[in-house]
Amino acid sequence: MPRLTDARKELRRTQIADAAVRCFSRNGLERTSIADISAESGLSTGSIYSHYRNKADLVRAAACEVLAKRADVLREYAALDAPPDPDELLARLTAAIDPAEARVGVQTWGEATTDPDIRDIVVDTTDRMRAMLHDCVTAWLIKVKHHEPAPARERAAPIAHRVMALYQAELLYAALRTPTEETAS
Amino acid sequence: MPRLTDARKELRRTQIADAAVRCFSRNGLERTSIADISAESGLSTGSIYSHYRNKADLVRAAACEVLAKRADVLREYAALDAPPDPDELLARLTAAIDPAEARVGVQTWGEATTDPDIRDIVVDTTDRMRAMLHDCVTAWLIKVKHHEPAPARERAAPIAHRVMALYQAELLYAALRTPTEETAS
DNA sequence: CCACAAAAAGAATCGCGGCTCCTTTTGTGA
DNA sequence: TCACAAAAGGAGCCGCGATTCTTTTTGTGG
Repeated sequence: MPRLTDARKELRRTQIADAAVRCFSRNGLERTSIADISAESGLSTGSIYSHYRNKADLVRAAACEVLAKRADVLREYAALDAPPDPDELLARLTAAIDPAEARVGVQTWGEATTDPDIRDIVVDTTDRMRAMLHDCVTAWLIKVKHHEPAPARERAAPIAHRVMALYQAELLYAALRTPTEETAS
Repeated sequence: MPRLTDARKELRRTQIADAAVRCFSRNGLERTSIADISAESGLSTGSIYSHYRNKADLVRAAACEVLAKRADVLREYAALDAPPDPDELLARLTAAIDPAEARVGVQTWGEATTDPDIRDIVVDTTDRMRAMLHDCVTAWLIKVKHHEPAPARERAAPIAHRVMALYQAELLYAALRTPTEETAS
């Protein structure tokens, strides 16, 4: 078995990362052992270590995955020709929240307060999302409210900031609703 | 040394809890050992265990302390005869954020996603703070905007919800600013 | 279809950290 | 001031969990 083909290798990596996210969402970043992830993914501990250098590396990967998925939801709206107004935008983002991922997201925030690597990932993703929101709101101001492009961009900034903040608060609330309150979707 | 006088006993408890908060803010909930807290507080590990049943108990106490202090800041405004408008209220709350405590607060959120005890503490404190905000905003609507009491209470609810959400977002941002960016106050 | 290097398995290692225990040192009530 | 039970000290104990090592099992390039 020489070096796995890149596609296969990536498949294994996501298989492990996905299992990790499930474990984290259930028991938290620190309370899940490599053995847990091994069981959840169906791979041995040794195998996991041939795909990730160590646990921190795996946590980083899981954080990226969760945060990136979140950003993807937004990316769709950014390219929309009929931009939703800010309230509607927030409502849709909120509706798209997955409780399990929200939990891991919030755990990630906690980790970010002391781990520089995670911190950078969180801050970068947040900035990127805010920038996309900025684009959304700007487009809305121009197309629906008929503002001029230049002032629209400027006026959109504080609105985007607000929407981002409210969205993050909703993430927190979703994460704190107990697992048993989750309704099967 | 028979049972310490209650005052002394409480003193020791806060001495330990304060040390714990400092450690947590520096290294996170899970990465601080009892030995760390022992060093920071100047007490031995054995001594710590005669004041707290176990580490979880200590984490709970630290969480309570941080969250309670936060609520206290707000309590002052709630009793004010000249209630600030919501924007001003948010600005003052934001200004009162202590970065170290913000970090522990956010770590607490992460922990709350999987630990029912911590979760209850966080949810209860949040609810209590929101209720106080509700009172503040209601008072403002009545005294400054001259609304009638009954509708004022009703209209205040969503505003309070918003202020709370924006405040929590500010807490997150404060927690994520690196320690080195902290300016000595 | 072969050969082999890499990947999967999973047992074993090893250090860390929560917690306990026993000793020494007080603070407290009388 | 005394006597004592409780609190502080701090040296281990013990288990858990990250990581590593060895063996076995493939997938892949030729």
